[in-house]
Amino acid sequence: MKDCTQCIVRNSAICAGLEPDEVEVLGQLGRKQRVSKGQTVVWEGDDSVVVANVIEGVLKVSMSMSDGREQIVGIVFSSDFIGRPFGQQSPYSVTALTDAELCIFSRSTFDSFARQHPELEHKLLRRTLNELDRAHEWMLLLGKKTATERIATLLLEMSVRLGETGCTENKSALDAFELPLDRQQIGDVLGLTIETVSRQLSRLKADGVIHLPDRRTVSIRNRARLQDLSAAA
Amino acid sequence: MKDCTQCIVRNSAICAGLEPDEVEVLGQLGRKQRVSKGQTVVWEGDDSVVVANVIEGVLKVSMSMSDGREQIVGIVFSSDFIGRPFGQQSPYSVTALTDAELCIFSRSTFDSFARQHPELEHKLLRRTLNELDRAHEWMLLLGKKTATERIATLLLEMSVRLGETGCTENKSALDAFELPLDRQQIGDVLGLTIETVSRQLSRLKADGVIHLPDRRTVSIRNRARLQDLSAAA
DNA sequence: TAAATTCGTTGATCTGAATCAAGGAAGGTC
DNA sequence: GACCTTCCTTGATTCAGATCAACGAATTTA
Repeated sequence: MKDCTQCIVRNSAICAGLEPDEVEVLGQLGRKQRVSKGQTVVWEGDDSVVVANVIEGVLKVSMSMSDGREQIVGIVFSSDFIGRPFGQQSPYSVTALTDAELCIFSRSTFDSFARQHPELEHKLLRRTLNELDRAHEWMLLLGKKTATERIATLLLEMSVRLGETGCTENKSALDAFELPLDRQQIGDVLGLTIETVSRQLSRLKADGVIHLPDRRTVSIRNRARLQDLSAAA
Repeated sequence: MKDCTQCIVRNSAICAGLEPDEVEVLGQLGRKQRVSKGQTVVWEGDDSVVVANVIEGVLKVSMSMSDGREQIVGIVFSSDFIGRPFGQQSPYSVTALTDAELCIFSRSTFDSFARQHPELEHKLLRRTLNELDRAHEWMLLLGKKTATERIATLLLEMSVRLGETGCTENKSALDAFELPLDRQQIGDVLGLTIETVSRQLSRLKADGVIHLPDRRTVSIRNRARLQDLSAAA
């Protein structure tokens, strides 16, 4: 790695909180890598050989069945961590949804560095606990919510998470944003088909809750209504 | 706590791996508590005041919506850890499915002890990563599997996890076991209704895949067939 | 042992989302 | 600009599982 002190995710990725000399060492272990949209970084079932920080871009974490059915189990953004530390195999695939830039580490190298740096493990623990909370929320969505509630929940979640991304100031929910997912992928996140996703979006648009200037961009017109429709706790 | 060295989960709970003197200190911070079937230990949305090790028994971790829809997001067994460390609120409820015995800690006390004991945080991290893997598996189930596949998957999972519980020797999948869940709870784990659960179980029984001597006990007659039906990767 | 209550099964019907089917719009290529 | 290809939308139909309804079996109470 050239210079971690210039890294744009320096203050929000797991390396934040390490001492300067520790960052220096960790930086030596990693390397920056660009991946392009559609490229798969980690394959489900393969030996877990790498972990990484997302510097920029959006990636999906997915699991699939032998007959091709696929479930997206996570979406990762700038400054998120990807890969399965302390495990022999990766239980999921990680694929770039946009062009992205990663800071990659060999898994075993990262594991031993982490074991020697409790502060890093602590950061990783907090992050993992948060991810688990999100996974639980999503289980509630997948197990119990209607199609409308699912779509509304996703739009609100994307508006928040895309808002958190980027510069450290100005972290608030966005009213207009570009979806990093196509319709099929939205379906794969929500446990719905592409047709149902399309119909639900069309209805929200017809009802004036959202605006869809083009395929990928969403503009929230009535956030309160969307919140009601999402059946949020 | 009286004496951690006699604890039956001593070697499998997160306290395993701590030095004897550390266990001693941690033991002073916790207290044993019996809870009876049906009792809720942690309430969703409440301040996260306690965490605990499960000494004995089975508990459910669940999230619910304002209109009462409930999703069980986890089932915890002997030697598992419950509660949300490093968080102000508990995102879920924890309720005993059987009479149980817990080793309870104040969350803030546990948090600070953990921060001073990297080995403990490491154990907790590994555990959380495993739970996250399981949550992801379950998202695939909830998002993409059919009712038959869900039931088959649950039965196999219970046969494995109940087999892991208890004495350290003899950890293998059980062919016969007592379900700690009633039909409604099975539905709440699988995102199905009680009627669908009942019909699916009846069909598996009629097909000779399982035997149901009484409401709560399941005996697997044809594990290979059940595995096929579960559509396991 | 009867009465009450809880829990589970089974049948009939309904419905939300899946599937099947056809176009249409946007973007890319020559 | 015409041609592809990919992605999205909309309509018609089907179907898996939900809902509604009734009953049966087990457990608890008196």
